[in-house]
Amino acid sequence: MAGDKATKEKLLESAKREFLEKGYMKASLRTICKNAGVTTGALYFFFQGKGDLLRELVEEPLKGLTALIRQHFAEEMERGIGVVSLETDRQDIDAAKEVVRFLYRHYDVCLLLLTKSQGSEYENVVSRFADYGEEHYRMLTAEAARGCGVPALDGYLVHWMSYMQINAFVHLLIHEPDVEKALGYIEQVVVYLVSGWNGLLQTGGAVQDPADDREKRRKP
Amino acid sequence: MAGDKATKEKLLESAKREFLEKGYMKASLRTICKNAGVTTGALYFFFQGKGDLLRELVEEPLKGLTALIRQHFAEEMERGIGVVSLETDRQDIDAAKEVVRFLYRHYDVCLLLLTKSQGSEYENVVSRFADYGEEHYRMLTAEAARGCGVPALDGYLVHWMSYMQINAFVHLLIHEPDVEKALGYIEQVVVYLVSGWNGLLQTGGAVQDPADDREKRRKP
Amino acid sequence: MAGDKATKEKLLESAKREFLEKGYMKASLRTICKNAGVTTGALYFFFQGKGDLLRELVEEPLKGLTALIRQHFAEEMERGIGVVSLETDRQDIDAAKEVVRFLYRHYDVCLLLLTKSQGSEYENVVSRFADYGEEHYRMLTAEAARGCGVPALDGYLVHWMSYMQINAFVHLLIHEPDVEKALGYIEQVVVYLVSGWNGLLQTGGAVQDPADDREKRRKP
Amino acid sequence: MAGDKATKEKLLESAKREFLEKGYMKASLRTICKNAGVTTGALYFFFQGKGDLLRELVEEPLKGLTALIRQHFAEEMERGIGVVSLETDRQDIDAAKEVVRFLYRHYDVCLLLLTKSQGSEYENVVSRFADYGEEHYRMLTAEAARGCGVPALDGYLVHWMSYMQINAFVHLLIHEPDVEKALGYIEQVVVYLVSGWNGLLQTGGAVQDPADDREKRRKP
DNA sequence: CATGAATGAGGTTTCATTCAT
DNA sequence: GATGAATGAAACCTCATTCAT
Repeated sequence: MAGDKATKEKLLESAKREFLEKGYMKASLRTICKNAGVTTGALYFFFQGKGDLLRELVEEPLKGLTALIRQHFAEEMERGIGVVSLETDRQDIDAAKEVVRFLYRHYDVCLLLLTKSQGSEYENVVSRFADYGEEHYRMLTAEAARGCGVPALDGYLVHWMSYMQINAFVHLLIHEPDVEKALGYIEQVVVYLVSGWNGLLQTGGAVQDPADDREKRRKP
Repeated sequence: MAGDKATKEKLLESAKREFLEKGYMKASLRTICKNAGVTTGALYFFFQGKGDLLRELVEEPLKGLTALIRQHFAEEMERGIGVVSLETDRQDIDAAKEVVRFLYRHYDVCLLLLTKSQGSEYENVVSRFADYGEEHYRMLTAEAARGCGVPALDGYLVHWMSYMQINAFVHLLIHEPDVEKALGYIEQVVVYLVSGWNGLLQTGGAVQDPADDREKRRKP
Repeated sequence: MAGDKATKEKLLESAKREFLEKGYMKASLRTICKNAGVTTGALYFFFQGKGDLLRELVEEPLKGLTALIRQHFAEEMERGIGVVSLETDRQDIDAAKEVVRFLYRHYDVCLLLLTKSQGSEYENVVSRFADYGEEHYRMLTAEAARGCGVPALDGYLVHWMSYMQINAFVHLLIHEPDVEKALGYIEQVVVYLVSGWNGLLQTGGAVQDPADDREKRRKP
Repeated sequence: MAGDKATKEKLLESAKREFLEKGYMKASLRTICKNAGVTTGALYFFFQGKGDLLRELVEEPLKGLTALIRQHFAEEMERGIGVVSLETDRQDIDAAKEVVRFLYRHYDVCLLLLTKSQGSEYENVVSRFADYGEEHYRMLTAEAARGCGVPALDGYLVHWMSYMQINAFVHLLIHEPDVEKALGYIEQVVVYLVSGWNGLLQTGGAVQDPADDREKRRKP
């Protein structure tokens, strides 16, 4: 009657707005229904409850994103480590851009998932992503350590770097609404992250001793 | 009688526990009062409400932390940029360590402030810190750009880097309860961040063109 | 297609299960429909509502049971009172057994009707049955009083005894799922009830005075 | 403010009325509060919820009643079985009367507990009482069987008799609001129950064979 | 200082029922 | 015959807050 073919869609839309605006916890089902022009009962016809509402909004993009992320980590493993050319830099950047494009294709939902899901079953999504990275990077550093004689990085640092990477995407999503700009920034972010990683590996994670590095550098 | 002069202190203690356990939003004043062995009325004698309770818990350390952070940013400004020696690296690390020590000296409260304050007036504290950094670094890069001919970094990147730095502390606080270990890690974190920064500045934030950088590098 | 002519039957079956499991009040039409593999609308095509659903399930057996009970009470009236032989005992027992057989022939529905109908129009069925008994027994005791000089029993006691009789069947149905065993028990139950009745009549409902009853008896 | 010293009492009173009128399940907390002239929050200040409200109403009388019942069963055990005189009859009757007095001293609450508690944690109270009886009577019949050569009664019958006894009280409470009358009736009820019990024991629970019992008896 | 009572608005959820298709 | 969407009222409950004492 009211709005033709929509209701469920209207509810999802309204929920998305409310979740984004107030965050999962403070979001009110009453308000969601009111803004959708529908009664509470209707919501419960289509969804099991608040959690389910978020789930339907987020589950599919989440699956896509997870797959994308794991796949790229896996590819990195295959490319292996060791001597790295500009070629590989490009590959890293392209991988990152693919993730960015995915995030912006599902802009609202990803923002919601990554920044407004506190209190829901998804509140640890970012950490979970970081954990995926940790798995891979742990293997990578171990191998690097064996192959090149550099000491393996501490587990904490590996976890932190993974977390930084994921957070880079989250930060982008929050602060830069424009995809094209985001794609531009991500290139430099990757440069930063790669430089940081290399910096760490060169020193074996230890602060450099004067003899190693006498040349001048700029600093932050 | 049993606690004598305690009441307010007991409330603060109980509130800290509850906030840390459930987060600001899900924390219940009832529970806080019950665990403090006191009634709701008492709470409202000492505090204006939920927000005020958090405020009294957090305000002082927050001021200290803010001062510390701004001061260090300011010092960096004074040291200026340009040619950087190992000496300056050490200064950066020491500054970071001072922050770490402060954070762990007020472990609970800082954890609360930085990770459990969603829904309160402090929910954007981390962003605010990042903004302080942004201010400073923006000036820094501008100067660097003028002095050295490198193009100035985009504002977004500057903000992101500030954010990464703050987040490094937050991550540490969450995942490493032991100060000594934390102090060890922060050194390497600084190395990483400095390397990243340098990497970015060298390329002017643009992805390197093949001729510039032919030598082999390790990569993540 | 899968069930063809079934739908209504499936609904009745599903409703029976749900009512038995949760009781009339707590039973959910949603659940009933879901378990019947049918939508709410379908239910309302065949039935007027929750009450009607129970009615269709229960009405016919209820009529049968009512008829059976009234008939037996009537027969007792015809047999009259007064001197009673073993023969009459047998008749009582056979009557009771017939009721038991009926109850177990419609086991589920009778259980439902007699023990799970709270909140429906049938919640007083047991009382109503007891009332039938009361009618008859009132006449019976009145006659006995006139004929034998014993004082008539108080109306309350008559009602209570009727109620006990009905309840004996209900108790059986609840606690003994096997007809054969039930038929065995009912014999003894009748013995008990007849003994009780005789005991009451002998004393005129008054507690016996010592002279009347000096012999030793076992007691509960 | 509204009504001086009462609120909790008013809530309990209002709840009692509502529970008695509609039964536990259909009773509405809203209505209870409205009739008490109080808001929902007030109810939850004094009680944990619907269940707790009933509990506070019922728990104490329940304890008293349980104690009374168990004590009387225990006394019966001590008096033992075997030859029983009128004396013991009187004891039985007095015990029953004590129970009746207790029930009527807490008339409303007992009625509520015994007949309107479906859906609450007390819905099986009557069965639980019957179980107490069963325990005792099982021992009693076993002893009687050993001592007097009569076959022990089937467990089912014992349970049923216990249940009948309890139900006798419940029936009284429902149908006879006047204590004095109730006390009068209970005497006859005991006579009935004792007669029934004796009748059963004499025949060993089997239907009598003609030779055993030729004398005339009245019958129901 | 502190209590304990009370408010009132809001939360999520469930239900029997209706009706256009 | 049957579907699936939608209603609307009511359910229980929790919360931060207030205030007379």
